Amino acid sequence: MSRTARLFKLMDALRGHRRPVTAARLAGELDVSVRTVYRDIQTLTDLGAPIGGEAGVGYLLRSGFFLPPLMFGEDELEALVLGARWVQGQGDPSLAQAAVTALVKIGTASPKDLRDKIADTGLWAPQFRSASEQPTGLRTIREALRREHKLTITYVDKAGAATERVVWPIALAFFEGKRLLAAWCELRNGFRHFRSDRIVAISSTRTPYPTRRAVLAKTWRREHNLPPDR
Amino acid sequence: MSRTARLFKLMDALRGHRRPVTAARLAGELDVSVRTVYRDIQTLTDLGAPIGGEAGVGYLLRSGFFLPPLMFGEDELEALVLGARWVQGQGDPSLAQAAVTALVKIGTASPKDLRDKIADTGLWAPQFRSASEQPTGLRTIREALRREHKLTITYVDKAGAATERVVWPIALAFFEGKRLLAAWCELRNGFRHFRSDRIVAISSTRTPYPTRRAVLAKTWRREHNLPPDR
DNA sequence: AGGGCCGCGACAGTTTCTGTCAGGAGCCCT
DNA sequence: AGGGCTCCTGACAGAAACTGTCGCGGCCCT
Repeated sequence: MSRTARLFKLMDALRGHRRPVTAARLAGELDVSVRTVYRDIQTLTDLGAPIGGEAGVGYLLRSGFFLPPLMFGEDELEALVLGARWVQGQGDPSLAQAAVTALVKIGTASPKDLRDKIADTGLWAPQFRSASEQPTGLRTIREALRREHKLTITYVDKAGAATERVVWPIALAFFEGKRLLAAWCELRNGFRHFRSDRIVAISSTRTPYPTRRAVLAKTWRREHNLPPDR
Repeated sequence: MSRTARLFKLMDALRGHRRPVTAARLAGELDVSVRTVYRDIQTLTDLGAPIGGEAGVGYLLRSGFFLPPLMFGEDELEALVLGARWVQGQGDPSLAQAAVTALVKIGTASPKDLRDKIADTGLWAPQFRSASEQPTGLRTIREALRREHKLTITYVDKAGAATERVVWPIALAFFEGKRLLAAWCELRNGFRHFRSDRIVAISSTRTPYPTRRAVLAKTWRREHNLPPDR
């Protein structure tokens, strides 16, 4: 049996059991060594499968690996399609691609095949791609936001003076064509906003900042008299 | 990228196209050689995937899902959330509401850690609600688009002259703050574009127009040298 | 008839996979 | 506290697979 087929079988085996299964048992079912089972489980978790393993107990597949059937109304579908199309024009290639695949998944996860409906929605959000933009940094920012990592940026202010700073990203706002990064600035020791087109260099330090982003965002919002949430 | 991950990606790629896709194109998307695509397709069909291939045409994933799509990735979630938030600021109350409920549905279908991520995405699309806008007509337009119904509008052109027309809506484009309705105009007997802020009155006739919107859109696109389709 | 494309076989270089052995650490029960 | 069970990881060598590059045949559409 090929490795690929075995991985599918392994998922089925995990899905079949309601109580934790030991690797040894799975090894028996799949007719491979225990070590291989560990490696296969590793492969599946890398793929995103929420497999929980507890020492002394066994493995358990939690829900959430596959997309369950989703049922959207027409309005909701239109909202998602329009939103995704707008995202596609926002200049972050990986985010744009993600918008496409997300729509595809939504289309096929429904009981009825909604792909035609999605393609036929008459709603569009055309982009004015300013060619000068170099949106490569966007991905770095998004990832740093997710992971709560610090960023090193070289920033040119209104006057044209360049500074290098380490900042803690809090939020990224998409205005018309422009983007604004809200962050805690280590250089100024305070909250600052950075226009993305003035960030001339960016790299992630890959080190987390000491405060949770949610907490940071809260004080940031209070300082700027922004609505508490959403 | 591992072979297994590529197989999932290949399934997504196949799902993403409604017309047959050539192996060469898939090879480009997956960044592997064409031969490998053939082999991967072979693997998937062996696993039971309903993939149809015709020489001279391309591959097509027949309906009947043999594998549900994988759960949304972080990128996809961010794209959906950001898109939905932008939609919320576009001034169509029912569409905005739909964006919210769609996100909620996605959230309840996701495992808990993803649900947290939805609320905590640091991406925002603030709206500049121009107070003068009266977006009530949006809903009428969207519904007419869906049902392929005719619309009766009173339109004030640049010069200030008002005309009442019956139009066949084709597409609705969301620009920055403004919206543009593309439609077949019975008054002018040709394709016309209407700025939504110049539409002073609107109502649906609730009668369908005689041509399918897809066909209408096709000629409209050709007349305006727009890209043929996604 | 010709171009575009699926399908497959062969081959060599590379990568990955697999079982075995060894050891560390966490969970559960007594 | 201790013992048993189990998850996890590393190393290693042989085996298996995967991959890209050729070439060829046949089908479909224009």
